[in-house]
Amino acid sequence: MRADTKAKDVLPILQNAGLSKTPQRIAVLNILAKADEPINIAAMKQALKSKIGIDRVTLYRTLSLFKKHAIIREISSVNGTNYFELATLEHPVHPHFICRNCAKLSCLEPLTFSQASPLLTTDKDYSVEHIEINISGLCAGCRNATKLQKRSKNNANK
Amino acid sequence: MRADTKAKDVLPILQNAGLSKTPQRIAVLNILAKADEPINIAAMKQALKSKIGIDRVTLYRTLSLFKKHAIIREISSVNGTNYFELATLEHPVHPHFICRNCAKLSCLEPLTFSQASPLLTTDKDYSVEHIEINISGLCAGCRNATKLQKRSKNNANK
DNA sequence: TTAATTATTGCAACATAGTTGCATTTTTGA
DNA sequence: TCAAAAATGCAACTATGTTGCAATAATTAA
Repeated sequence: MRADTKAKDVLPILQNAGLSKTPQRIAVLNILAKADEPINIAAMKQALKSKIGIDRVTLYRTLSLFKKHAIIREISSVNGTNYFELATLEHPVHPHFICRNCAKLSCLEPLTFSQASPLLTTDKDYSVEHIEINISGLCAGCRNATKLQKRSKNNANK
Repeated sequence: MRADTKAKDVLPILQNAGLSKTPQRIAVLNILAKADEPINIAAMKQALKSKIGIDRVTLYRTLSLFKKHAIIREISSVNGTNYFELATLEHPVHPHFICRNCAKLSCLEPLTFSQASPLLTTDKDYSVEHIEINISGLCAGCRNATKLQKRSKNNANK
């Protein structure tokens, strides 16, 4: 239900950006709108497969177009696969957590800086356009799995 | 001068980590020690070319080994090419600025949070191991170049 | 110092990610 | 509805990163 409600709202996004409304773009936007967390290209391809036939190239071009129009944000990760999320007013820039074990990416609460950071002010050396905060470590699931593994290994050595 | 001084100190790094001291590893460490800013693999290859013959594969394996032993840190960037920097006590974790035009990456001053952020404390959902802050926009050089371009374009249209 | 063991390197081949040019198809707006 | 403009899909290509394995180099213990 929630997904469908979200899905209805993607046409105005293209409208407002002055982009033509092709089935491929609508499908990509729907996937992003339904996703609860940022998703990578592999996951997007998988999700699209059941909905519409779309070429790899078109997907890349679509994402790069959306990014240019600030419709989506790209989140970088050290493992090379980048993630994408819808950039809406209700979903402002926020930090992300990425698990080094399962590579799952989750959104964290937006940070409010207690005082204007010198990094955030435009100084003579840099004009700041975007700030990305990526926190990595182990998610709850993987931390528990690791614990269990260690325990059973210790038992085996007895 | 400064570069050579730095270069002398790389052997203990391998020593302390219990890694064998091969010419390839020493060369890679020297490049990283001499670099004033984090460098990407392409730049590293270029710098190594005049020093030593090293296979692509060895370079990748060396970097991944160094990372595992916390000798270096990897900085992710949206354009896909990641950057590397030496992880020493004198060079603690800090934010980076990356120019969207020339892709040059520079180190910023370490951040001191005015109050313990809830993100930094280990909670039940995530165990935090590393925090990466990447700020992007235009560096001074590219901002000025863009201004000049616009100006000359305006003049051409008159 | 030497010889055996262990670890590392380089090569070839492969896998994945992303890009470009161009012909075909679709969307748009009159 | 139709012409012009834009987007898609295909093929081919480049860049990036990985794996298995034989050859080589570093380490360790005699």
